[in-house]
Amino acid sequence: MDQALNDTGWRGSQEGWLEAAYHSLLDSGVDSVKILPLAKKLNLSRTSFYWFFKDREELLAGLVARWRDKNTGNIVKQSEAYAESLAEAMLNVFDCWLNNDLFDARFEFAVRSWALQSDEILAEVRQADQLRLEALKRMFIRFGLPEATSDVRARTTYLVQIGYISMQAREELAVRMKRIPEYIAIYTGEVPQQRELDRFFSRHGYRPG
Amino acid sequence: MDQALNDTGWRGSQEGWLEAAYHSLLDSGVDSVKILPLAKKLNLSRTSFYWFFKDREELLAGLVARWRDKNTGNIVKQSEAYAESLAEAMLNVFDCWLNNDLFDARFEFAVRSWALQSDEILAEVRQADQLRLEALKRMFIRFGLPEATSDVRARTTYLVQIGYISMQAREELAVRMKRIPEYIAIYTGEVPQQRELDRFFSRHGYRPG
DNA sequence: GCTGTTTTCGACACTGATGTACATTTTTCT
DNA sequence: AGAAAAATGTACATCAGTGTCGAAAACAGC
Repeated sequence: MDQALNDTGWRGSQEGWLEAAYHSLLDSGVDSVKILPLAKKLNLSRTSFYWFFKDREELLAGLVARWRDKNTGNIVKQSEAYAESLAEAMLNVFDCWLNNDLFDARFEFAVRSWALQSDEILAEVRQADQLRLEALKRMFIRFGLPEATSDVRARTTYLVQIGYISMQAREELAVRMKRIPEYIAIYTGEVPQQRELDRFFSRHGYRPG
Repeated sequence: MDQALNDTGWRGSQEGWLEAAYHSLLDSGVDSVKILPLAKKLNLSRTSFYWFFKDREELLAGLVARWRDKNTGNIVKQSEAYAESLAEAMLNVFDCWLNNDLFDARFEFAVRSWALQSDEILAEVRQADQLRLEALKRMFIRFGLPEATSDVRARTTYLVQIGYISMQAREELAVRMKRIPEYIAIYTGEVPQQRELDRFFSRHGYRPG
């Protein structure tokens, strides 16, 4: 995992340090994102870090930017995607929970934990929550649900997922897939069509059986 | 906030240090639970800490024990409480989410974040989750719901709450109370009786209007 | 192959944390 | 009051991290 992150002949790069910081954040939290340990992992001198970043602060800011760019936006996008029924629309949102390219759950949790010790990060997280919840609420309203109901259902949908992330459960795809129809039924009040489910399963490479 | 935590004439005590550690954990995470800062807050010499605890490890172990004793158990208890309907049973569980004596949400979040950097804590958290989920599932089954449905509904109920905690939202009691009937409807599939709601509101000191 | 720019590294100074040894003070017990 | 216990404080050794400086190495273009 050493090089391969830089096109120049150099060993280090801004991206390299950021990538290492990202992994450290994900498996041990912000406080583990320290320059000395990262240097060891990268087999670089600690001080060469300061060529790419002003200081540790700047590295952390880079991580937040990365999170904002990746996670915030796809939920909104998926909740606005075309769908013929509310159940299908919900399945579009569920794509996020199953596709790491759309939503990085571990990153999400790490950032939320970080918010515990930084008001700046807390503000970021709150803003993200608000945007996402509003998008989901609009989805329910689009399918004719009353405002109060839409609000609570948007919350349920979103909070279950945040809760799931927070549980840090690592479950088999099959186990999770089996629960999908039940979830859809609870959140939307309608049972998904078999063909809608099949489409969903297939795009996540799952074959029920 | 100095003394008042010890009946002896001593200034420090095991409880005092633990209490300070608890507050530090809650507002800034485990990594902020350090002996020197705690000593400053308590206006004590750093080293006198070592009279009460072997080392930092032991202090942290004390925190985990406190969490386990407080949070795990009340959910189980509330989910087993007497109720005439599923909706009423769910309201009993909701007591936890509104009464800090039954469930300490901030403590919960702090411990979950801690789990990110410690496998030991992660194991504790997972065990707690399992116990709580099983208890909730039994509640649904007790009221005649099928197994698969009970499982998913237990998860929904629990995960929404964990998600809510993880959002670190600070909302007015009134705002939260207004959503209660909707939540009950989603989770249980039945609308709560007015008298059930009134009983619930009143025991949480809320007067709708 | 020389030159200048980009990148890396070793040495230094500093800070905040941990834990130990030992002396000292305060309380309790008899 | 005197001895033992409980609690505190001062001084020391150590470690892991941060950030700066200046020397050296690696590379690019001519």
